[in-house]
Amino acid sequence: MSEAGTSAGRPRSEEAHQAILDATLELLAEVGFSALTVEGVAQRAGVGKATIYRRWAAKLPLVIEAFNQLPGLEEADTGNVVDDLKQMLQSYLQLFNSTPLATVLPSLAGERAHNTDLTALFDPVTKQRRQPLIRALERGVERGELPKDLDLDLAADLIVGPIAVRLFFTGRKVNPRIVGPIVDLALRGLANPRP
Amino acid sequence: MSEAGTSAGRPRSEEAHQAILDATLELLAEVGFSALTVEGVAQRAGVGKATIYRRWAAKLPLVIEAFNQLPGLEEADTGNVVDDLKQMLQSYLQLFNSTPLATVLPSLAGERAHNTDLTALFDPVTKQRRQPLIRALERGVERGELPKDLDLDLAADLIVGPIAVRLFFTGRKVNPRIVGPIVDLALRGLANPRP
DNA sequence: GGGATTACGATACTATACGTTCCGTTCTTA
DNA sequence: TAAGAACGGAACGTATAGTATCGTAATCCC
Repeated sequence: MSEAGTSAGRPRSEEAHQAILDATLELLAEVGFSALTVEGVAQRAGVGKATIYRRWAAKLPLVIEAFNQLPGLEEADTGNVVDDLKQMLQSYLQLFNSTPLATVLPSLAGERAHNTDLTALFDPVTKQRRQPLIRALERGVERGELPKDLDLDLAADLIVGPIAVRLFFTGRKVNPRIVGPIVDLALRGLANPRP
Repeated sequence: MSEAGTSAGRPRSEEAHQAILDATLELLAEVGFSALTVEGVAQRAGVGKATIYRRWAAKLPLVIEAFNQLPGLEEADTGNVVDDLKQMLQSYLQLFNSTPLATVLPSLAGERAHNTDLTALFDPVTKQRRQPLIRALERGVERGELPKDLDLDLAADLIVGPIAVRLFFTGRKVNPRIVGPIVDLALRGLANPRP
């Protein structure tokens, strides 16, 4: 295991490294996690299989690193909960429509159900991705836009859920147009402590 | 292709047929769609591979028939939208907690993203499963509990989404306790035309 | 009841595809 | 220029899907 700096000899190609990660993401989107093969990645990346095994011991750590290359949710802080949420969910959907995320995520989520190794990877990642949303809701509570006893996780699920369901069950692209109504509907329920 | 009735000779064993379907569901829950092998099903069911291939040409139609054996959502009609929805979602969760559905569904949904054959199967099934929910909402509209211009699909997603997200990403059994708050929150938003 | 017919479980077989390792070559450093 | 490490490609062993075949068991029809 020679890290850079110690060594004489030919250094590892950063170009190959990136090509492998890119190919992994592409194939992950095309065929899914379980049908992803190291051989396929090598061919797509134009490298030998040994070049992959020299860097990653197995498929899972490779997929982990590739998945973490996908951009995260950009936090919005406009001073208004509704605008924050709408803006963040718009970015969210643009992300899904412009990256392999829309196909990669369902595949990983589906695999998560029976692959405990993948579960260990995946759960922290999904929790991480919710954080900007949670923080926006917290700011709303602080500003008095939302009740103090709001269940933040439930609120986040109420907002993310409808979009996730459409992504998972009804094809690929989700129209960003639906973000407005979803946030309005959800917030109308969340903001009023009792009817 | 001899259907029953035409033939002399030993009839196909209905016991083996059912054992194959049961084994398919079990393995589907344990290892997922893509890792499901006909050989594995044969071993689990205690039948020869030929017995399976004699009935199903490939893995997909077998999975289809097995999946369709899982029970559907029981419709509730109490005369009140909120109660209808709460009752139906309770059944929904009990179904998930007592059948392999909680692991089978994410696996199929994940596979759906890159398997067009499975997509063709899966989309009508999911649409079908929403129908009782949609009808309950329609009754609510008719009774004046919900606005006439309600987007039924959006409303259904708003209610199912939060539960689905928890099932897909947290894996553990979902506490039926959350149904009440979810329906209350969602309906509070849906029922009031404008804040 | 007996013969014909079909399904049964089990096993052998072929082709394919995968993970992993090995090899001759290329690149970089000292 | 020599040494060392990574490179792409190819070779090797393993596993699995799918098919064919075996002897046996069950059912129908005469």
